[in-house]
Amino acid sequence: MNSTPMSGNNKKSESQTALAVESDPVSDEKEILALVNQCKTGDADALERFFQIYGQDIYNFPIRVFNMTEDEAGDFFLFAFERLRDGRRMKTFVDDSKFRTWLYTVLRNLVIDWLRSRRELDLIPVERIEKEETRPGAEAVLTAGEELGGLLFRKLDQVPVLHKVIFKLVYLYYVDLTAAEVTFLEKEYALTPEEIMHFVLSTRSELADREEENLKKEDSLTHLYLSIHRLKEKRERLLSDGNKEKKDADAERERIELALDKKYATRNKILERKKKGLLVARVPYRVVASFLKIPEGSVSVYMGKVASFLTNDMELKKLF
DNA sequence: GCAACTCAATGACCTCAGAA
DNA sequence: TTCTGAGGTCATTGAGTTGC
Repeated sequence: MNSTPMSGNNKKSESQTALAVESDPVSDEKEILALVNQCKTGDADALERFFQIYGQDIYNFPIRVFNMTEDEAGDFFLFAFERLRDGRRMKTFVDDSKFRTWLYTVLRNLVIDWLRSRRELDLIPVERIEKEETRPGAEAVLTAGEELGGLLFRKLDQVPVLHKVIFKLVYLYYVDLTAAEVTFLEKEYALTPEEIMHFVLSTRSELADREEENLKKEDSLTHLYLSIHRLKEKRERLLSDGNKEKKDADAERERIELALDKKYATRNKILERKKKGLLVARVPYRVVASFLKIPEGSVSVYMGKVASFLTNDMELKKLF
């Protein structure tokens, strides 16, 4: 598999910046930085202090943002503790954003890792595995991802070479063709190595924009989770605030409920697209068909055959 | 309007029994 | 043993349909 040209996960996104919320329990930002730097070295006292300060946040995060139960949050806390306790992960924190911004990004990834480890979430598509490498907190995903990726490629070797090549052409943005597959294209489709190389490079370049859009969508998902979280907090504060005029409070609550509905609707729309695999930069069948000078229907049928082979495979089924 | 899927028609290939 | 043809299976195609 090739490294994806996009490195959106390395960039500090707007949504990550937006993750920062109100005030830190440790008011002095310099004090936090000093503590984090100590944690990076594995200092036991510093790590203990870190968990004293942020333990409650780590526990509350999945409850507030992912609507988990207290029991689940307790299990998640242990999972997160295991992964944060040696301080190594903090080395990924760069001092150009608020620490809490970074922490919430890591926690979000850890929640996903944890859910995945419980098989409550779909495993990441194989094409995402490479990208996860650059995201803070992806180590746990990689273990499962590498296993799935390796197995998937071994299974692909069991399908006819034509089907495998078509499959790879459709997912060209994320995978490379082997020398044998290029030779196959040269022989069977009368293509020159130059033509194949040009197709691969130009197609990837065109797909880069789409992939960036996809990454933005994923970023906005994180943003939405946090916006929902803030609105819920605001609503709670409103409920506990008895000083306000009842009329004002009702209007404010109504406004928050409306905003929440809108956020949920947008979030669900993105999740739905993600579930359908629409947030993946695929090469249109039409483009693959035109490149090989075969009908579009054939590409669809080949892809269907590979998909049915893979979904019926017992070993792959076990991983899902 | 585009992308992907479905389905019926057709073609290509494989197997096997029977004849020479 | 080799050739031939019938029958079955799988692959391919293009038109039409569906969903976004």
